[in-house]
Amino acid sequence: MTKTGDLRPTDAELHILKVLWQRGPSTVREVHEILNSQKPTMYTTVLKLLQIMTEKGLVKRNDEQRAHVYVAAFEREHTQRQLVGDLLERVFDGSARQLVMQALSKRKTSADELAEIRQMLDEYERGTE
Amino acid sequence: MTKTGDLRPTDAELHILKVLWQRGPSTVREVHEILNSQKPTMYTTVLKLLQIMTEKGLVKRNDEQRAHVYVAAFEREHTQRQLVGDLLERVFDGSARQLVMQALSKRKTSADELAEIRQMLDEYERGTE
DNA sequence: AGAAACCTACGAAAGTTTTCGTTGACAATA
DNA sequence: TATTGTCAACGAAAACTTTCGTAGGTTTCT
Repeated sequence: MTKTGDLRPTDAELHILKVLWQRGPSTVREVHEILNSQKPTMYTTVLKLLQIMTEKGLVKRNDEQRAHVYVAAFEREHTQRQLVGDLLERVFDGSARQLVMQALSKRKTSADELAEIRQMLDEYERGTE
Repeated sequence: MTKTGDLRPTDAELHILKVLWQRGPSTVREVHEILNSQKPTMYTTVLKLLQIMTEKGLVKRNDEQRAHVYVAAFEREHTQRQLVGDLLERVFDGSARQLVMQALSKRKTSADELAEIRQMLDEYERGTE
């Protein structure tokens, strides 16, 4: 029942996850306050989404207190990996080279960021051989 | 009316685009044959999708012949850039570094591919300064 | 106790995406 | 001409996502 890995959060779900990753464990009210400040949203909309996400296994709920406390079920990096991996297969047929190329050409990437990426490649290569 | 750029193809639409990119101009029948061999799909499903995609401007239609001929409106690279750019903002808050990192950590990327990526970075840097 | 504030649960509406069945037109063939 | 095959068009159903209103229960404050 609880498939652990292959969950693709939808857009609205992703917004909620971002809040949870940033704030840590949060009540509906807390999530709603942030979301609502970004874009007018009803309290019950956030609640409903969190309930659905609980069913899907995207978040965990602690209902010991009256105001239930929600936590993201997977860490940010895991979900990012999930989503970029999905895009890699779906859109780039597994070619990481093409994905990186298009990611960089999309917008001006700063020299600093490029340097960081290089360094990352170094570390990655060192880690795999 | 015809917004040219910011179209996000859905999953099913992407499958069709892939066929068109690979085959070039194709009739519904031709697209359907390939799609159906990958995953059982009704002919009219493909037709309907292509009609919707025509409205959205994702494909162009030539109806001079009885069997209309469809072509992708944007080239593969354009759409790839579009989609990866979207993911970059939505999921990585614009951090190309993080995106690249997660893309590589997702799966074993071969030494060859890493070398290609390095070379690409070189070219990219040379191009921007 | 009564009123107000807060919380969950539930279901339905609205929006979007995907699939499918049917119809009518045209073409090829017997 | 009648039959069969191919095609586009259309609409509706099915599935999924997102939003919202309402109901019912608990806590807080006066």
